[in-house]
Amino acid sequence: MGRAPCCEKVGLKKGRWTREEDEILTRYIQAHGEGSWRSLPKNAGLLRCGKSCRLRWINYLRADLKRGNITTEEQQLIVQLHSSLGNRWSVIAGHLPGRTDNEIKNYWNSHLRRRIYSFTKTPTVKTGTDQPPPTAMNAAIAVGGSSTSPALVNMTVKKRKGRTSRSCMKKNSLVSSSLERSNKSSRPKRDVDDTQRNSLTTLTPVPHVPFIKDQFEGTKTQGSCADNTGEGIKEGGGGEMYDNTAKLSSLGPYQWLDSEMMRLDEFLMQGESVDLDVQLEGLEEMEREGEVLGLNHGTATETEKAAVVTVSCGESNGEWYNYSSSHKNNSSSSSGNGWFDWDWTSSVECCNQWDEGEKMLAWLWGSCSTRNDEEERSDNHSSPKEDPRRRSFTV
DNA sequence: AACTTGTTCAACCGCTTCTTG
DNA sequence: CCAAGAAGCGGTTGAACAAGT
Repeated sequence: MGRAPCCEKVGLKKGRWTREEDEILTRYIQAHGEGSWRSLPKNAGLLRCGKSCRLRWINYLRADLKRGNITTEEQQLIVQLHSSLGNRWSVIAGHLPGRTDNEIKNYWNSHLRRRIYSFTKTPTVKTGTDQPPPTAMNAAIAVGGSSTSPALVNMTVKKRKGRTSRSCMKKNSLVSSSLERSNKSSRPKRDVDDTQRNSLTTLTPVPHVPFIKDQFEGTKTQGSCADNTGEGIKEGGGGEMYDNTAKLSSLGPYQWLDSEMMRLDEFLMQGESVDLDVQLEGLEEMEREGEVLGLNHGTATETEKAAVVTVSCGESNGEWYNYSSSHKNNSSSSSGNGWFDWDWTSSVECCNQWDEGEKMLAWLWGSCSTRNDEEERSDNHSSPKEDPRRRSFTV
């Protein structure tokens, strides 16, 4: 038997909220505070479902919501976080003050997903023989992230024929858009900013920051979590010590997430068994010491800490595995977690830098490895079934 | 001017997770 | 520990609208 509906649905209003409803809800919450959504409509005198009230408040009426377009910085952050976290919109929203999960989700679906997809699919992508094919990581570059690849700079994504994307249009303020909806005849036409329009179809040059992959060139030592104290690593795969303080210190907090993933990936590619419990302990210790995401970038928020622990070390629910496997599994989206929707087959077909698509796939499987020369790509030429990571992370 | 097509995003729905008794 | 209810989350929908024909 299914669950009872969250509230009595008979007679409840659905659809767009009116200005009057907004005012009633706002007044009520200002007087009584958030929460008790189930009883709120009745108490406030609204013919709405509690869930609807909650959504309206959280996504639209809250005073701390940021109005206006998503900035370039926010855009980059969204892509970067999405590459690490997948479709965890609420977690991603937690990193963007004033933005809601719904807003970010919509923005991703209507702006970024297609754009990044175009980036991976476009046959105009010309990379050198030593340039990696598109990955979730470097796809972030497509929206202005960092790259060592000059080939990516100024590369254009083909603009579809037809009308201008409405994404370029200025977003009305929350209240005014409500008013306009209730008074359509007075709705002003939204003008299009040419600069913004261009920015959607052209990859703009970005400051040179070493691609994250390069940060760990040559660091094949065993170990666990990064040590920011200069004392080295004392635990992990083989217990061997090394100090990567300088490298980590040069990274931003979100890059750090990726770099840690890569290093774990690297161990696994070498056939090392990584004990997730040990990794987790290491990170927790770092957290206690204020080192996690502290790295000259201020104090980590609770959300950030949670993201590090979840993404980097994983838990018994296989989150870590999902991350590393996202490069190869998500075209089928079997996990339902909504990882990047790459079409690997097409990507292989359109990529002309390697003779065999299989090699490319092998590279993708090991895309986080620090070994990037042709010889070592050949080492990764194993079929997916032979990927050593699977031995450690069978979910 | 009317119609068609493509895009956006607020809101809904159903499922999962959390909280409470 | 368990069950029920509340809250939260992510996928999906469809109205509204802009731009092309």
